[in-house]
Amino acid sequence: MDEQPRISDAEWEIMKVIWAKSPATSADVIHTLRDNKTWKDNTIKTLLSRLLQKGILTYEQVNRVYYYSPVLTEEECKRQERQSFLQRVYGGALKPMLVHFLKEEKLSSQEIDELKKILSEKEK
Amino acid sequence: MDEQPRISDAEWEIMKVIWAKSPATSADVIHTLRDNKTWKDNTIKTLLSRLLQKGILTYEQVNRVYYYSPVLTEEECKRQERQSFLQRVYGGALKPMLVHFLKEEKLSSQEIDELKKILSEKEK
DNA sequence: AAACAACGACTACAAATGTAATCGAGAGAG
DNA sequence: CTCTCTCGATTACATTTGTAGTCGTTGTTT
Repeated sequence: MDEQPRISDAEWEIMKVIWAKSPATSADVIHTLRDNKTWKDNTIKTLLSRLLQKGILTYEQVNRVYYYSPVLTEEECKRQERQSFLQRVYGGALKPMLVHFLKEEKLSSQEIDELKKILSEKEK
Repeated sequence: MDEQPRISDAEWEIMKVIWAKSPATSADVIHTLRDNKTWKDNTIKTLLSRLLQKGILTYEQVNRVYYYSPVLTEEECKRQERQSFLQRVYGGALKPMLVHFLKEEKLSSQEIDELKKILSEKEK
């Protein structure tokens, strides 16, 4: 369980596509992002290479083309990102962070009920 | 309300001290951090300068010495950081992020009750 | 007065990041 | 068989970040 290098902002965009569609080719990623991003194709290819180098992606080659897959699950990477955010901004203090989020953001009644249910589960 | 430049990881450490003790001198920050950090004094001074350049800190000079103060409150900066984290990792989806945090982290019964209370407040 | 200590300014430099262009090798078109 | 297209590899380059050293000035100590 050695340290994964950090996934940068731009790299997260790529990873989201890969998690959704893996195994995916660079062309897949490029097409998927074409609408939301102004990146040049080469930029996306560079990001894919870096993710390979960092060991965050693997690939399987079929006739000249790489099919990229994530090494870790989206959940695992999100977990690491949550930890790092919690530590950096709140010094690891979970409750104050949650209070801020809960107080400041909008939630539907249904969402609120779901969250309350999760809290009740934990309490047991 | 123009964009503040991002506050880097190392800079957050400095900012936490400033928010706690502002106005603070570089010596104040250095002394405060001496126990937790292995940074050389000059490293801290560099970070303070960068925070000034970025407009995240201001200063008032009294006899050769700068007294640094934050431009924005800790709450405001944390808010921005929460938004950026939520956007980057969860594409802005609040509830899934909360569910992850709630399910995965430890909370005391008392904290759980407090959170439930906040949720009930919101529901009204 | 001379030496020194401390401050902010300036300089240094490697690694990471954002953003992309170019290059060599095959795959397909004609 | 030659031309073009595409793919990953390599190269490019400015900015940000982590981490610190040096320099000129001024306040302090001997």
